[in-house]
Order: sequence, then structure tokens, then C-alpha cells
Amino acid sequence: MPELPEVQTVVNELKTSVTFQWIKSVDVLRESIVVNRIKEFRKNVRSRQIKAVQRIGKYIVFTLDDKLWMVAHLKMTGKFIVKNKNTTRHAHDRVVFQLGTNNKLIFNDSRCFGRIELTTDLHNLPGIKKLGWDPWDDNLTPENFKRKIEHRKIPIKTLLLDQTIISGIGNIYASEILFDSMLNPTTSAQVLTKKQISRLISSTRSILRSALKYNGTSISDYRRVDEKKGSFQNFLKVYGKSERLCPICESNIVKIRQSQRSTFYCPNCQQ
DNA sequence: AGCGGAACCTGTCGGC
DNA sequence: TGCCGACAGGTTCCGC
Repeated sequence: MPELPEVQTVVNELKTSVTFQWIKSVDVLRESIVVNRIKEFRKNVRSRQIKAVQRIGKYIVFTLDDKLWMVAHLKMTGKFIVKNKNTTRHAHDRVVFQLGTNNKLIFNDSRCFGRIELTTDLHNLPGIKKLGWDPWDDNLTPENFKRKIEHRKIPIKTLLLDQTIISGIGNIYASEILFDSMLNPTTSAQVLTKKQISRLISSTRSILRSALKYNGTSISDYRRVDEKKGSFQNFLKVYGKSERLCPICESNIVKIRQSQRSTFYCPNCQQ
């Protein structure tokens, strides 16, 4: 499900629904979701107050104390849902936090790729430590970007999925961003000109900002904290549109396979 | 170091 | 109807 716009939507909604709430207890229904030893996790989360919620890359970070954070990653199908505490258990509920109010915070994940980890050293968590620029980082300039990728031979589409370069882009928005910047997804990263990179960066920002405005893209699994859908799926121009027509030139959108993921693009507009 | 492919786990959909 | 393979908003690990 989740790329930056989806994760940021969830974080925004968690901020209003669970900040300052106390965690009374935790039920771990699927142990593989929790990275820490379960006993230790339950003990250290119990009786903590959620002081803040933030997004770092595609990670959701709950601040529980000065030196204690609960870090979650939704991977493909993870969701955070807030419901009344009397709600019955639902299929794929994996971790349930009983809150001090009438609510519970549920981590639901059909595929069980998602992870929740308690840490005392947030910025040295392996996943977080390696993250590249946030899309809106002032240091993400065409010059810096070019320098960072000038020895990378992989296709630009594949490079956009590399969280150690820019963090937050996933498979849907990579295709949309490349269409918006009129770049061919198969182009080797190292041959891009400064001008093309400049376009790529502004498209990245505008596509992600727009997707965030519509609360993300709900094609199949992704849901908001209140289980509503995002609506950016109504504005996708190429992702999932193979055999449909390009909105600019009306030639056929094509689907190809790059490093085991689908890519959609217009071979005519994206040279 | 960088790259491609397998692995993690579960559900759905299309073809035969 | 039923089975089987392909595929799914992600990341990590392994071998070359």
C-alpha cells in the first residue's frame, strides 16, 4: 500500500487521533510483526503516553519518551486503524493497542510484511539510518542529485525506488513522476542531464504533494485511519493504465517489467 | 560497490 | 467448479 503520501496521510490522522493518549496494554496476535522480544515489547509499551507521531521516509514513528520510539513500517498491506474498544476482532488484525480512552489502535496487515520495533536509538535504526533525502529537503538539488547518481547504471525507474537516494517514492508514484517529467523509465540514471534531473525533482514534489492532497491512492489495500479510501487513484495518468491511451498524445500506454516490478509509461511522450 | 534475483507471507484474479 | 501460476503501494539478503 504505502508510499509517502499514504504514510503521511496516516501520520496526519494518527496525530489527531492518538497523540497524548496512553497505551494501557498491547495484544500481539502475530509475533513476527514485532521485531523486539515480545515480553520486552509489551512491558516497555505498557503505560506509555504517545507524545508525538511523525513520518521519516515511509516509516511511522511514535515518540513514547525522551529516548524511546516505536517505529512501524506498513510495507505492502499494513494499516493503522483506530476503532472503539468494543469493536470485535477483524481478519488480519496483528497487533492491538488498548488506549486510555474508548479507543484501540489496531495494526492490521494481511501479508504480514509490516514491522513494529521499539528502539532507544531512532537515528541508528538500520532502515532509517540509510534513508536518502526527503523529497522536500533543501539539499535535494539537481547538482547534489546528479553527483550522487553519476556512477549508477540502473534504469531511472529502479533508482527512484532506492530509498537511500530519495526516500518516500514507491512503485505507483515512480511511474507517475517519470510520466510527468517526460523521462523514459529505462534510461540509465547516469546519463541524465542536469536539466532532466531538475524536471525529475520538481515532478517528484508536485506529484507527491498532489497525491497527499487527495489522501493517497487506494487501488486495493490502502485505507486511512478511519478506513476511508484515498482518492488519488482517480488522477493516475499511467500506473495501471496499460492498453489505455496516453492523456497527452493518445498513443498506447505500455507496461514493462523492471527489477521484478511493473512500470507503466508512454513510449511516445517519454523518450 | 553495484546489480539482479530470491525471499519474506497472504490474497486475488485470470486462464484452462 | 477447481487448480495453478502470476501478480500485488516494500525491503532485505545473498551471490557474483
